Amino acid sequence: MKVLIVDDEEMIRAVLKEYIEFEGGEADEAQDGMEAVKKCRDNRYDVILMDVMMPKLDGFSAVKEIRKFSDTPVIMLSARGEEYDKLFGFEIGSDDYVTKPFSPKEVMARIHAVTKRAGGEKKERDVYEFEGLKIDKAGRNVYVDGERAELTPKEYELLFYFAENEGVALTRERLLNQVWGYDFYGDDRTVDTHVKMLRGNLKEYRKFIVTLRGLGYKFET
Amino acid sequence: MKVLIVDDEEMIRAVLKEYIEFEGGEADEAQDGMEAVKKCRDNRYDVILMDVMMPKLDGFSAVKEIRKFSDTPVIMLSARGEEYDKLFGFEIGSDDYVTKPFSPKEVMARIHAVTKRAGGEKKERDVYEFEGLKIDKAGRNVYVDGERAELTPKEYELLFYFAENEGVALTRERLLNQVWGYDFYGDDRTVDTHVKMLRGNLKEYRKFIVTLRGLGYKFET
DNA sequence: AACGTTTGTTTGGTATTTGTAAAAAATTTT
DNA sequence: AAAATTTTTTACAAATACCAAACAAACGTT
Repeated sequence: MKVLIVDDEEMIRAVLKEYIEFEGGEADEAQDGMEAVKKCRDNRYDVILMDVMMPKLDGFSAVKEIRKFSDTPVIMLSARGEEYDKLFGFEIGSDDYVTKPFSPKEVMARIHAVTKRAGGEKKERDVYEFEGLKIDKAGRNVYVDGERAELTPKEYELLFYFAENEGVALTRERLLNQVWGYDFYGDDRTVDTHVKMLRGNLKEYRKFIVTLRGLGYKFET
Repeated sequence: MKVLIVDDEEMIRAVLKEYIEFEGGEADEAQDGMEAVKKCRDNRYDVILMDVMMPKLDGFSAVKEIRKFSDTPVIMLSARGEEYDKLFGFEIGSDDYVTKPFSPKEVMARIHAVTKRAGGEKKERDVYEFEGLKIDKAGRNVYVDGERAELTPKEYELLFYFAENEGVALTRERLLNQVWGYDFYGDDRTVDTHVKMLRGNLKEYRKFIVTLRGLGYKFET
């Protein structure tokens, strides 16, 4: 389960992250609405925890923005008082809300409720399977026709990101940002080198990684 | 099992409560000594977790008061330093103590120790067996081909956490958070050292602890 | 077909990561 | 208080991964 925590207070983020990871989930953080929207464009989350009061872009506006392209469940974190009223009066497109101060346990309960409600039929999607290519994210395993593929860290992460964004055209820039990290200031072509190695390791399933000339790559089955 | 948590910091109460309830226990909270004494008059607890420094009525005084009418086991939560000495020198009527900052795991271990000593509660023991490696979590025993392995506390906890998360890729960060506790601010590589020692003690079963380059470790059979 | 542009591939130096041992620090036991 | 144990940090070697540069091949446009 992947959760995006959006709050400007580091302490709150840290505590929530701790709880989520304790239950085996994965937590990503954003300091403000702007960052949240950006992260939502580039990643798939199961649920978003969104603070209301934040610099740059407040929680309400961020949700509105995210709703333009995603229906990921959102739980608002709001202080009691002024924002509290808005939560009732506004059509903000959030799925639930928790008022501060909250207990982490309460938040976890809401997360479970929302993800169950939204996911409905789906079970934990931890393993991707594309024909004879099996990608086990939690266990960090990749199998090609039942045989374990030995990938380097970058190759793993690259493949995971591809799998998570099946069918989406990805520019080299975006891949560098998401897989290498925002602080990578190297050559674009580094992606090509890793794609080459990855293709080699995927054997026949190299076909899934399609080159988009002038753009980048796409993982397609 | 019913536990009363007495501490003025909500964060601490929340974390402990979460852990207790995770293990199927029941947790009640009090913000200060006064409230704790009152709750003890009205309820029966299996164990009390009592902070030392609190407004209204400090931990020592509260225990003294409670001892007038109850012999419920008490575990003191104290900051390192001044109170630490008192814990040794004073006859305070507490059964155990933990110094802050503590790992929730540590506190849970104390709770189990104290309740076992006091009441002889039902014991649920979970035993993992991987080939010739037997891990008795409740009994804190590890057997390598029938022979008991002498592990240090950290090695035990690390192995338990590995066993509980069989097949899951664990980052050093996550291991530090979950095994060492949320307040460990040391070096990542500390994990490596303990893994090395643990591997040595597991003899042939060192093979279960797989290194995931660029990530961390994984326990896999 | 020729040209410029983009991508595939190979390579080697550089940087990063891990295993290990030993020292240092902290903690517990005696 | 000393000794023993445990934990953490440090240092270094070895293994491994990364990245950029260079060249080849493919592509698309004219």
